[in-house]
Amino acid sequence: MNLQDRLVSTLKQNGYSLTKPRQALFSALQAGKPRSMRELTLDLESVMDRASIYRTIAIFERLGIVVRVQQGWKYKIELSDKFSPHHHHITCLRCGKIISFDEPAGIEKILDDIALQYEFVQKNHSLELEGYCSNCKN
Amino acid sequence: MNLQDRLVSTLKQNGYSLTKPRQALFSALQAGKPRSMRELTLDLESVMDRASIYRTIAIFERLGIVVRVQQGWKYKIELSDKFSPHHHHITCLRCGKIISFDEPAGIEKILDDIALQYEFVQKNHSLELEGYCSNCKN
DNA sequence: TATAATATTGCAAATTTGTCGCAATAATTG
DNA sequence: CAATTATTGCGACAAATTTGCAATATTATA
Repeated sequence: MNLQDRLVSTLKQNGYSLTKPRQALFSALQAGKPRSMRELTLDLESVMDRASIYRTIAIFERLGIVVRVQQGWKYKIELSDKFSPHHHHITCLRCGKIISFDEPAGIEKILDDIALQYEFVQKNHSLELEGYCSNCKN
Repeated sequence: MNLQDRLVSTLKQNGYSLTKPRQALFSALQAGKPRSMRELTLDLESVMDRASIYRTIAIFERLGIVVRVQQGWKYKIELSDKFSPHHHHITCLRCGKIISFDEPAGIEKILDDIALQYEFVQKNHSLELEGYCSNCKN
């Protein structure tokens, strides 16, 4: 099942329909990079209202379609693991460059153990690194 | 050196002094749990101005005294590793309960490898789990 | 496919969150 | 203690986010 279909079915299952604005927002996120609210509103202001962007993101987040990732002061929005390959970020504190990397080997077992220890049913996790990239490390 | 002294010396070294408001904010964070801006302003509004809370947090953050952690929708403020034991969180998606846990064994090596791979000088990292706690998992 | 019922959106207004300038107060220096 | 510098409160401002409601689009039903 492709992304589009998965989107539709996720919405449908929860009583929502895929409208043009929702489609537009989803598309805007498909580029893959985390986007700030400001970027999203600028990109989409000709297509949909600011308020609708917020409302749609709230829905998408509740349905697990998108997630917020905190990066320093601001947060950004990106597609969740269900709609893009699971990954994490390493962010440069100086220039802001963001690199995505795959789930490191060995992490899963560690997290499973933690969830078990605290009797949690683990749903998702985030791992964010910060530091200075090769250009900025001096 | 106790926390108090470490706070004073961190401030001093950077040309700041420990004032009553700064003390109050620091104390408010000592409870250990991450606090939202809203919680902090409510707690401290009789003691210090809203603007000063923001200014003080900006300073504390710049000096590495506090960090922001993203938890679901909002971010929260808590003391950094330098002023409280390094730890991570597992948060219940339903009731909001937050449990802190220590750095899991094996993580450090994994992160070092990643930083090395992308030629980053690693400064800090965050690991957040979400799921359903024992009370809410049903 | 037309109609009724429901969901979604845009728009404007309200609220909340975060920032700024500046005069008053507190802390530090000599 | 006086002078200098740092910090705060206050009010105004700006940006971000939320809300109510009427207009529009979508879905369900006949």
